[in-house]
Amino acid sequence: MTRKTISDVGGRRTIRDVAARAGVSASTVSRVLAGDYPVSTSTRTRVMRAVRELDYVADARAKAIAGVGTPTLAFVLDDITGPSFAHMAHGVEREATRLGHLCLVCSTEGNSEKQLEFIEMMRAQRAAAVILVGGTADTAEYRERMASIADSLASAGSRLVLCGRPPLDPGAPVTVIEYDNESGAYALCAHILAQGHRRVLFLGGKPSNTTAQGREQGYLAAHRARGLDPDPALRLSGDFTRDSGHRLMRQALTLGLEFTAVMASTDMVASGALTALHEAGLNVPSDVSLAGYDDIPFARDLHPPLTTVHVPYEELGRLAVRTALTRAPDAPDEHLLLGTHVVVRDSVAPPKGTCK
Amino acid sequence: MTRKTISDVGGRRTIRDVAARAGVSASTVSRVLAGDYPVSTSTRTRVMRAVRELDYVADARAKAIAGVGTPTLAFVLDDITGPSFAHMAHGVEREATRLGHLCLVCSTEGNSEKQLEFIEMMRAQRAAAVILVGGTADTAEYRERMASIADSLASAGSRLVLCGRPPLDPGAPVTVIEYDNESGAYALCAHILAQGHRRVLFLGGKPSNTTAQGREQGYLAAHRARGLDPDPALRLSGDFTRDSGHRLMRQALTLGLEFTAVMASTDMVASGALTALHEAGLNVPSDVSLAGYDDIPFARDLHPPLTTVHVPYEELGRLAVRTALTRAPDAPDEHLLLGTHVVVRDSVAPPKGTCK
DNA sequence: TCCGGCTCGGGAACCGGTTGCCAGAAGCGT
DNA sequence: ACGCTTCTGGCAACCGGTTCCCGAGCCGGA
Repeated sequence: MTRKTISDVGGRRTIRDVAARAGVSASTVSRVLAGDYPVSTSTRTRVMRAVRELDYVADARAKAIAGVGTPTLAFVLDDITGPSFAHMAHGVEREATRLGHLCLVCSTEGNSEKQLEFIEMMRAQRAAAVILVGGTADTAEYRERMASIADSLASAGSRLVLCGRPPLDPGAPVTVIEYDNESGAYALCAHILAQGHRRVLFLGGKPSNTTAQGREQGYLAAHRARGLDPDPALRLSGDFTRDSGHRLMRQALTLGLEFTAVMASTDMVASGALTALHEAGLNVPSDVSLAGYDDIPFARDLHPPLTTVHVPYEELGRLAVRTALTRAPDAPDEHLLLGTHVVVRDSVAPPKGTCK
Repeated sequence: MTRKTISDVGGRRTIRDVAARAGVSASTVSRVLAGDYPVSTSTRTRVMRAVRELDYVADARAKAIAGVGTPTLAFVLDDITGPSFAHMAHGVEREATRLGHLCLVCSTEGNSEKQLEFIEMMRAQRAAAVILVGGTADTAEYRERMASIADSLASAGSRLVLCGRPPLDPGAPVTVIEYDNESGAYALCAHILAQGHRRVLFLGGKPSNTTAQGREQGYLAAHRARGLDPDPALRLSGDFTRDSGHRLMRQALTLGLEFTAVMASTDMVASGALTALHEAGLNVPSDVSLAGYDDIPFARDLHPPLTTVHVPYEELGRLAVRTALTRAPDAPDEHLLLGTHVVVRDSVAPPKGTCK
């Protein structure tokens, strides 16, 4: 008897079905469900019973178009698989649901055409905010298209949020929440140099990627601040994956590059590099020092525990959402730059001699 | 002149605004945009120009309720931050967009009440499928509620998918895609025992979690298959995080537990355990062998590279989506059990002596 | 007894789209 | 010049809700 009868099953229920069953009008059902508006107890009871019997749930899309209902927020990133992205995603999702929003997620797989498509879809979904996550190629065309997208979104009452990505030209209605890649890399590299290293291999990301660029700039600036002129041959580029770090490191070793320390643009990259180093019989940090960037949870389980830069990714995501959703309509555009800090573990030590 | 004029900006545009500007009716605009239906070139041009000038995008929700437009798929998990979840999420997202679906994601933070709420919301969203990811506490009440949810979803034309979680009682309209935790753990533990280990410490997850249970069963079964009766004191439980592994391992060491190998229920757990082992001055694998489960990318960068069980997480997610979305309305319920395999690296070796 | 106010519920317009049906205009053949 | 088909586009109904507005019934007070 607990099982529904056949006649109850199948087909979506509309509010009119419920109304018919309860012997009232659709408006009454709507009002009972909404809870505002006075409705007599007997009517309410009948309606609720019909709702239960028909297992009715109001169509969220219909409510949305009528102006009620849960707002949505969209989240566009390259690849949820990267630990730092995952943490941002987590922050975004938490804060979004805390503020009563639903969360749409789209992976672009690094394809910027796809990114634009997604943004357009999100605009069609009337998302309260569209959050773009992670570094990007910062071309003139990119800025222009983004600015135009920001305008479109703004005029539809939505908001473009750039998270971990540099601001557009001033005037574009955009919320920007970044962390300071250059400062972090600067501090980390300064730490390495302070240990006495003079030839530091830099394992970069895609040269066009703003995050990779920022970190490389920090690396360069730290050198210059000490009056050093880093050897361009020591700057390799790949991407932010573990495999890239592994490959680049092997390549550097095969090439016979001379260096006493390695600064990876990402903990993932550092992780791959570490293995390549081990495979070559090199010890870290006694033979070569190694540093990463991001401070993912795993960093402290590497051997040796990785010296890296802590980035508050989850906080970043949270903040992006909060800032975008709680802002006054005509408030000035925000641009928050979150600080990072070096976390010193055991993978960087003074140089023993020259590598290889 | 490239900038929009003030009068163009502000407020959402409706199809009627476009129609008015193009001097046609709304239906014509709709038809031009849809692309089917014959429309004269001049009309089409005027409409398209109005669309461009007003920067119009049709409201996806309105389309949805009219029966056209992008379907949605929902994805409910505990925490996107775990690497295995992230990979499933990736697979789900990829396949969903490949099949032209949008992807809603919700984190439950392990709260099963929240999970039910989310499912209800997704039903309201008329999601084409609701995918529940990851292990769960498998109580009678859980089964009952899930079965009822599955019925609700099914009768609304949607579908409940259980991904990496055991099936419900037969008859419930559910798609289940799991991997075989018990077999994987069995094979891994058999490998460890074959090396000669007799006292294997098991670092488990939440005792109520089905994934944790499956892996523990495999551990036990492998012992029994060799006629061994594993010491219950060697089975510790925590959760699937790195910190849990670290804590449990320290605890085992402080307690003076005797074991020559450690089998962690997760690579994350193994990772934390490894560090605890290192901190205690123990070498892996010469002093203690260690194995994980999941084969996350990092596993091979640990020192030593971790012997573990490979689980095709991304494939799992992909398959879940494909199976749910492409199934015939009255096809039998699917239950796919994906295989896993042990990947042997360097963290398991024959025992040297007794630990501690 | 009559009137005013309050409680309750229904009809209809609206949200922003799609689409079946139909009518006017053009193009064509005879 | 007339009738027929074909092309084109508008009207209106519909998707599934919400909510404004109004009227019916009931109550109490003068």
